[in-house]
Amino acid sequence: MTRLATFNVNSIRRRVPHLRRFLARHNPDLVFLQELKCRTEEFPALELADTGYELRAVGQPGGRNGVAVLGRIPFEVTAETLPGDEADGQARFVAVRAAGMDLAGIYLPNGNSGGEDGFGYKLRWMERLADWVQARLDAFAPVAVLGDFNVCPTDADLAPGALPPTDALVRPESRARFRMLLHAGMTDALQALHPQDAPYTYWDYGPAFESNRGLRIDHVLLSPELAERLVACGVDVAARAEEQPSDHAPVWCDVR
DNA sequence: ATGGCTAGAGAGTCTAGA
Repeated sequence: MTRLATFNVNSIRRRVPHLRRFLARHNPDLVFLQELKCRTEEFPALELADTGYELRAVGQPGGRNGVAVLGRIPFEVTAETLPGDEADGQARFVAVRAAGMDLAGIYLPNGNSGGEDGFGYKLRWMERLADWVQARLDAFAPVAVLGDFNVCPTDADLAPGALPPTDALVRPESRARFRMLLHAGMTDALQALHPQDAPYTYWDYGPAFESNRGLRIDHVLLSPELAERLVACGVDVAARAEEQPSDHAPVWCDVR
């Protein structure tokens, strides 16, 4: 059994205790982090050294974006950029090979800033992600994509009225590109195991959590072989109820 | 439909998040 997880920490330097508690509660074999909001060399590796996890951080100057992977099983980093993103300097992608799987941790562009250019960047990023996935599906590789997709796949994936229909997280163009991944053969693990009761993974700061006005935007997508091996998937909603939490909750899944 | 939070940068309020 392998447990995979994803957690948008909204600043790793503010969330070390939360991450440590998540690791202790759920003991994932591999966890991808998003929104480090620090440079690579600022990642608080020493504060996590005693957890026994190996880590690779991909940070970015300016306190934006940033992704990382932590593993208590061996992993090999195969990419730190999504093909096509090499020049833009945004730390949004890390890929590893572990336990015979090709795994990507992603922080997909939000798409609400920068006008139509910003939204176009999001859509093109999603198309490049689909290319990355398709290449591995064509090779029949077991592949999983975990992370903050910044997309509510359907209207069931957000509290009614939580976002206007013009928001980049719910716009039809964003949803169409998410469906491209599903049509290629990927399975939304949480939706597959919890078709009627998939929890949200994000709640805005303020009163949103107590009233459960949330969004489901953090996802685990599995290739067909991995989907057949999927046995459990969940959201660690308790993490969102802690003191000074991230606005996201971790998502985890188990594959045989 | 946000910014009523939160975080970062950096020194006054911006930008960005979703």
